[in-house]
Amino acid sequence: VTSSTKAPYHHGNLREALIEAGLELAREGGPDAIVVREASRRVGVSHNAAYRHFPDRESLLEAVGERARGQLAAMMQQLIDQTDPGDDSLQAARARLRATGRAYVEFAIAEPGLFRTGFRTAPAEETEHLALGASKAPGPFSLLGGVLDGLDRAGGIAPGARSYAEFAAWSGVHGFSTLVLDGPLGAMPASEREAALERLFETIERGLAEG
Amino acid sequence: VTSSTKAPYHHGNLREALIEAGLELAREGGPDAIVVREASRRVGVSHNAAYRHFPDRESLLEAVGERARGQLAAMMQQLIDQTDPGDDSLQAARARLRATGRAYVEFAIAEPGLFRTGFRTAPAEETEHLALGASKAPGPFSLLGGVLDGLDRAGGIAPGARSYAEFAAWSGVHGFSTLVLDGPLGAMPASEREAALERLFETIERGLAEG
DNA sequence: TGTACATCAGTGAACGCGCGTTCACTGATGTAC
DNA sequence: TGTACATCAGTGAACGCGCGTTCACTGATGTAC
Repeated sequence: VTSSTKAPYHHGNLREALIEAGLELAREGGPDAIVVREASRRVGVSHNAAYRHFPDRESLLEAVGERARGQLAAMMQQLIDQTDPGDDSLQAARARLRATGRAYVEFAIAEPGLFRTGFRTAPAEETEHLALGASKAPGPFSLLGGVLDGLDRAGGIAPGARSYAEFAAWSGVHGFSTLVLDGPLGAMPASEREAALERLFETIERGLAEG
Repeated sequence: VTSSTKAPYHHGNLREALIEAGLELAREGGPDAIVVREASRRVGVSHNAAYRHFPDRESLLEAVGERARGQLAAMMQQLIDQTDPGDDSLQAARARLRATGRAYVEFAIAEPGLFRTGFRTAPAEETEHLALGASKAPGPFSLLGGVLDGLDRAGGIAPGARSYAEFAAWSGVHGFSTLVLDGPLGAMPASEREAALERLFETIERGLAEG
């Protein structure tokens, strides 16, 4: 089957294509926009072919959500990698924490639909839900944990304050992100928003350091 | 018209009753559950009578959202009032900040549907959107601002660090709340969650204080 | 190398759902005289 | 105090929508012999 022939009866990789279409839909309109019929339409397949690959809509949604979390993790990893990974100074460790947070916020702003979709699925699951990204690569939560471990080794965390530090840091950037998407930070000019984010980073950094 | 007679043709205060029903629906299923037909059904009125009072569904949703924000603000005010309002020590100011944050998180956990509804409406409006509660009483954002002003006066905020402090603090509690509702904090045992929240408060307090 | 046949991956039509919204209408109310 | 009439607040039926899901079916594929 070459690409010049007409569409063959069998798609070849319909499951993957549906997830891809689902990602596109999520990007455009968030989790609610992930709709079996429209995804099938975009792939060019009848609207019930999807049921050969997903038992129901929810399963498709979950598959898309996992990819979305993977993309968020990838963005975090990318910004982390832009810092010098060999440098284990306190300054470098803090830069990595900021990079982690900035990637998180930037992803939420750049891809609100995907961001929401990543959080929409499996509400009461274990932490793994967000610990893992696509294909079992480390997810957003794991990445943050690693960065905080590094900060701890570099002396950036007060004695005994390492526990639950991820939730304090995560709450900050997650809240900031959603306040941009749904709240008053969305109407704020970019420069002010940047100042507010800077202030948030300072607060977290100092808050973790002081005992 | 006494209460023993059958329902009169005119409802009397249908607008208010629809908002009330909408609040109930939101409580049960979040903003998406606010549905004109079901609200009318609950009030005992034909499903299009609502259009005498709201131009469309979105308007009803906004009215309900405003009430939800008002309830959140009321809960915050209530916990703030439980601290000694005359005491202007640093310790008291910090207690008030914690009360504010705790009320926010508790409301989100106790009434997730209302909490979401309060944030669903009017995404790109001015800050007023959340600055105001129902009937123009001070909203969640205003309350937080007042508490932070008090903290500043009591010396709990580092010089020059007052600006954007509300966004740092708010991001923390808002993120914590939504991570409980949609994320990994939801699956955490209450005692651990409490420890995580405590850790968050410490982080914010110290982060604001240190210059 | 050929062929019967199980199995897999699609198709097209249809069902049922609840919704938002509009239409033409009717019962109740209040006000001018 | 009575009455005509405008106005307001409801009613009941209907339209159109897009969806998730199921049904009986068909075309393509691979494997045992």
